[in-house]
Parts: sequence; structure tokens; C-alpha cells
Amino acid sequence: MNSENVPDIIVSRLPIYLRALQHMADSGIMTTSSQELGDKVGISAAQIRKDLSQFGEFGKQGTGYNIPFLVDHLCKILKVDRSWNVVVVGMGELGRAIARYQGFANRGFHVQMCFDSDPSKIGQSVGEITVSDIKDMVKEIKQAEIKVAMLCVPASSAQEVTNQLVEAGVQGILNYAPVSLSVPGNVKVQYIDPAIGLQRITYYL
Amino acid sequence: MNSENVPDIIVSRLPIYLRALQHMADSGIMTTSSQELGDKVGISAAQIRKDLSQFGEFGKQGTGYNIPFLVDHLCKILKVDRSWNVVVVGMGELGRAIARYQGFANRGFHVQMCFDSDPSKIGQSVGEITVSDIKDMVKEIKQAEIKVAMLCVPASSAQEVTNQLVEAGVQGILNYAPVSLSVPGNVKVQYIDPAIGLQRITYYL
DNA sequence: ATCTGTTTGTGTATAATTGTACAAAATCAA
DNA sequence: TTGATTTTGTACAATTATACACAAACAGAT
Repeated sequence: MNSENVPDIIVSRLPIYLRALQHMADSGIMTTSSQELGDKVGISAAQIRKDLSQFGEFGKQGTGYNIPFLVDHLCKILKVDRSWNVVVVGMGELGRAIARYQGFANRGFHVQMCFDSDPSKIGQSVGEITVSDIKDMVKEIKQAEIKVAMLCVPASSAQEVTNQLVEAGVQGILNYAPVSLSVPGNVKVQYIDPAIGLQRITYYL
Repeated sequence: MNSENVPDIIVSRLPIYLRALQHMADSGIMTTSSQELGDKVGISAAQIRKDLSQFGEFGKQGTGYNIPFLVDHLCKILKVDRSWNVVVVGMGELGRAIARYQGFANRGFHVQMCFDSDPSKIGQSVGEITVSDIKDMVKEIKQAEIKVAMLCVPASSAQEVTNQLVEAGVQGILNYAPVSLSVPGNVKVQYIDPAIGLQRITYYL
């Protein structure tokens, strides 16, 4: 598995392949081809073959790919062959929905802690978790050695909270706050801003 | 404004510029440079200049860009110089949070209708809106001439609902369901799957 | 055993994207 | 007015990503 220095754009497609393959596996399909998978995800067959070939030879000529085998390898490559504990910061409407979202468990993630600064929210229950005071966040994240956070605070405090997360040792942030974050090079940020998604759509209308 | 056939990748960056510029405008800053904006959003100055030059000459040598002027033009380019009515389909935890999200109003979007198929949810209030029966969806969307939808239904029904949205004349879909959608060429889909965001992070850990 | 059809992995060609560098335009200070 | 400084817009170069095409491998039928 020669996975050194694979371009971001290839890595960003792997979870899409994985998701489609897991759907197929759930329907009991055992085998697929780059053509079939490509049709499902809207990516050319050649692209998929070349992407996968970055990490090894997973297919067989004439037959295609064994789905459970490929799912297994993609999980390893994406490091979701284990469960990651994550924290959610910011218990507004969106943060609470994210914290209770059922779609994480079977895809490698487990919401372990939630934080907010609002005294009226601290101590409340969100799903099975009790909301903690953000004052204790750095300490608790360090102690639990959590590496991934979802950021659902308002834009105005997002950078400040990000700095604390980095201080606590967090290396990946899924950012729902509508603002670009500044982080050290060893920290990875993914952005989810619904309004930006919509604006990317309206351009074409 | 020679905006014919601008690459997707450039269009996808414009909302990021717009968001940062609006933040600056809110803090009362009137002028910026490609360098300063680039530092804020983590994109090179040359890239920003080249992106903007696709649509006209908005800057002035020696001075940079007038922020309100540029915000105005970007809003026009992205067609958010008006307000778009949107629908939310699927009133689960996530759908309800999205429907009530306060961050749309000042960025060009207004949630107008919500739909679900669950009888226990139909008729309920979500924010200021009453949840409608998905059976009436095609008719109501057609009537109101709504072009943009946010899809928050389970993966298992996402394609079926998508087909109905397309039939109703929807041309843009922000898809929160964890599945790739198949749509005609004139319909634009943007994907928001939190688990995929996280998997793009864990690869690097 | 041979033939037919399928599908991978990859070398090569093409296309798209980003980076570099600089002339031209503008500001500002003296 | 002049000269120093800033910053844009863009030509050109370098890099990166995608598409094409095909030999090699395999399965299945006869």
C-alpha cells in the first residue's frame, strides 16, 4: 500500500466510493466493476481505477472488484476500520442535531462529549450525553485524547474556540461555523456551510 | 461581465470570498487587497485575482478592492442579490434544524415550505412553517415556482424524492442524505454528508 | 483446449489548474 | 512634480488532473 503523498482530490473521493460500496454490500451485492460504481457515483470508470490503483491492486481482470474486500481496504486507508471519538462544540439547534445524528455510528464515529459556554445549556442532556462547560474543554479533550471535533459555534467565536481545540491536541475539525479558520499545518479542516452550498447552486440557475 | 463557461472550481470559491468580504464589511472595513483576502480564506492572492478577473475588473492598482462594491458584484454573479425561496424535505432531527437555521436569511435564502411523509409530523409547526404532506409536494412546488430544495430524508428514499423534486421543476438540490443522486444535466446537486467530511479528515491522522 | 467477452491497471496524451513575474495604474509623501 | 511604494490584471510557465487506449488477466461457454 504505497499511500505516500496521494493528492487531496483523490482522498476526497474515497469516502464517496466507500459509501456507495457499503450501500451495495447492504443490498447483498458481492461484486462490482469500475463502470458500475462510476455510474452510481457520477465519476468515470477510468478515474476510479486510477484512484484505487494509488493504494494497491484491489480488482481482478474480467471480474471487477470484490465489494467486502474493497470496503475493508478503503476503511483501512481512511482509518475508519476503528471508531473515532469526537466532540461537538456549540449546542445550538444545529449542534444538538449533529450530536444526536444517527448516521455516525456505523461509519466510524462516536460523539463522546459536548460543550457549550451558555450556563443554561451546561448540564442539559443531548441524547445520552451531558453538556459540559467549555471552560473545561481543553483539559477534558486532552485527557480523553480526542483528535476530531465538530464546530457548531457562531462565526464570532469560531476562531477562538478553534485555537482552544488545537491547544487541546485536536487534529481535525469539521467546521459548521460560516467562517474560514486559521489553523497550524498539522490540523485538517473540512467546511460545511449550507449557505455556501446553496450559493454554489444559484450561480447556475 | 464575461461569465460564460467559468470553471466549476472557480465558481465554488466565490461564495468563500463573499463570506469573508461580508464579515469585513460588517466590521466596517471598506477596502482590501487580494493578499489580505487570501490570507483570510487560505487561498493565494494570485488565485483570487485570476478568479475575479473572470467576471470583470473590480480592483484598482495600488488600492485593492472596494469591499461593498465587490460584495455587490459577487452577489449579482452568484444571483443572491435577491431572495430565493427554498423547501426542506424530510423533517427528522436534521431537517428541522436546517429549516430553522438562522443563517440563511441574510445570505439570500428563505425557507418557504417543509414536507414529510410521516403522518405524525404533518401539520406540526417547525419555526413559522407548518409541515405539509409530501403527497402534495410536486403540486405545491410547481405552483410556488420554487427552484431550490434541501433534501434531509433517509438515504433509502432520497432518489425517489429527488425524482419528484425534479418533476416539480427544482433545479438545485442541497443533499444531506448520505447517498449519491442521479439527476438530469440541468439540475445541480451539492452534497453535505458529515460522515464523509470526517472521513476526509481521518485519512490524514 | 480454444475462443469470446469482460475488466483491470497503467502508459501516454490532453486538458485544466495553479504559480510566477511583471508592466501598467494608482497612491502618497516630500 | 517627482520618486518610492503598492497592487492589479494578465501573459507565460509549470504543475496537476483527467481522458484515452490497450495489453494482460480472467471467466465462461463450447
